[in-house]
Amino acid sequence: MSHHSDRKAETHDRIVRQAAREFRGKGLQGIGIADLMSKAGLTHGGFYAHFGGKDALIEEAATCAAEESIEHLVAAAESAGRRSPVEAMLHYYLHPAHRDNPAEGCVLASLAQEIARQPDVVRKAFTRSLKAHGARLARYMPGDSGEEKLQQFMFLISGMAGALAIARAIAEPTLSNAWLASVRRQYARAFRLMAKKKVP
Amino acid sequence: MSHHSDRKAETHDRIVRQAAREFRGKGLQGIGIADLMSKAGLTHGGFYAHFGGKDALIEEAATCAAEESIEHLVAAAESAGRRSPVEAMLHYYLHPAHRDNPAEGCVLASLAQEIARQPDVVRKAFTRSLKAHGARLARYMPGDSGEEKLQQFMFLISGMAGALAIARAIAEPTLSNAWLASVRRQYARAFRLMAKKKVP
DNA sequence: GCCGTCGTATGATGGGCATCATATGACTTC
DNA sequence: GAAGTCATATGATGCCCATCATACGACGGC
Repeated sequence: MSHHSDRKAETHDRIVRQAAREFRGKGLQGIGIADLMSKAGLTHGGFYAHFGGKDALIEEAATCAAEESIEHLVAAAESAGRRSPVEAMLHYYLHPAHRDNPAEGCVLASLAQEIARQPDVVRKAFTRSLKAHGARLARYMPGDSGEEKLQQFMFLISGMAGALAIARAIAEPTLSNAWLASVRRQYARAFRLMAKKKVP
Repeated sequence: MSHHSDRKAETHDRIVRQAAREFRGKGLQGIGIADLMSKAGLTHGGFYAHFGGKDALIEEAATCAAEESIEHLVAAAESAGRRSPVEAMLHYYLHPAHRDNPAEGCVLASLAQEIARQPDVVRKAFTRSLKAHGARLARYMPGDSGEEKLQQFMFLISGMAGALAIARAIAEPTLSNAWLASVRRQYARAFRLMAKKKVP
């Protein structure tokens, strides 16, 4: 019994992890159950032994993808060196390498718009992740109060996610790179000003 | 002959306009040719007399949607009153009314992520629109040089689009509203600081 | 070492979608 | 007012996908 459960749980996890990759790379509607299962080394039939349907998988995959996304940002902030944590996050996030690898990148930049059109279960799961991880990342913001830090986090993540999504849609590499660099530069400037001139 | 052409052109336009709405509301993959045509008061068969395929429609619809999006922003900036144009844009864009009406809202906030996964024709058309309209909106930014204004525009539109997409994905109305309000507040503050302290 | 249980595979079903060939019907032209 | 042309409609085809019923096969308990 114990071996059986372990095996199932491992497979379940492998499917979710793979789905978190594929969905970010190709969109929620861009990949089907059969392809997903085969990418996980299985066939399509066993899927419904693990999940009630595609929605249920999306729910789990979104949560998993959100966790991965946050880990990258935390890692960047923690290894900031002499840069500020915010600048380190900007450097990681608004980088061509991140733009060119959506499958392993931030879920907000690749799936937020599609998640907005999903059933409530999915959006609820997304909301939970966002709240949990937001609190964790707000700690690196320069604001005085917790409330201000949280607002600054929303401000920062919104712009980074938006800029990355737009940079991915732009067909000219030069302009796409310039977009990333410009937004990064303006955010760095804004946060420098905010840190200096504390709330009036 | 002339009447025929007029009729066809009008119908073509009606389809594109309707598509621009539906795509923003339901996603590029969220609505099919048949539904689209029936929403335009036609049946599915005649579609291929107007467009080479769905991609061709997406290309035209994206351009059309981008134009509509820009008009709203320009209108907001022009009727700013005693607010700054940037604050007026923030007020229009990061508003629950805009969040709750994606079909008539900004294309960046509803389709950028899906456009990023489209064939090159679509992304090229998107890029053209973005360049043209960006130049037009940059005029309202507070920067000293044209280059700085353009950077500030990228900074602003990225964050507004990202915030709106995230707010739409959040399942809790309270948090969603707070997200919009927070980002708006932080942008307003950032632009105030930027306008005061000109480039160092 | 046999049996039952549980995880996975095979195969089938039904629906939705893009696409296209052909029919219809109106408007223009002579 | 007849004939032809052009826009749209009807209907069909084939593909892909989510879902599910059933079959297989391995591993643990006895």
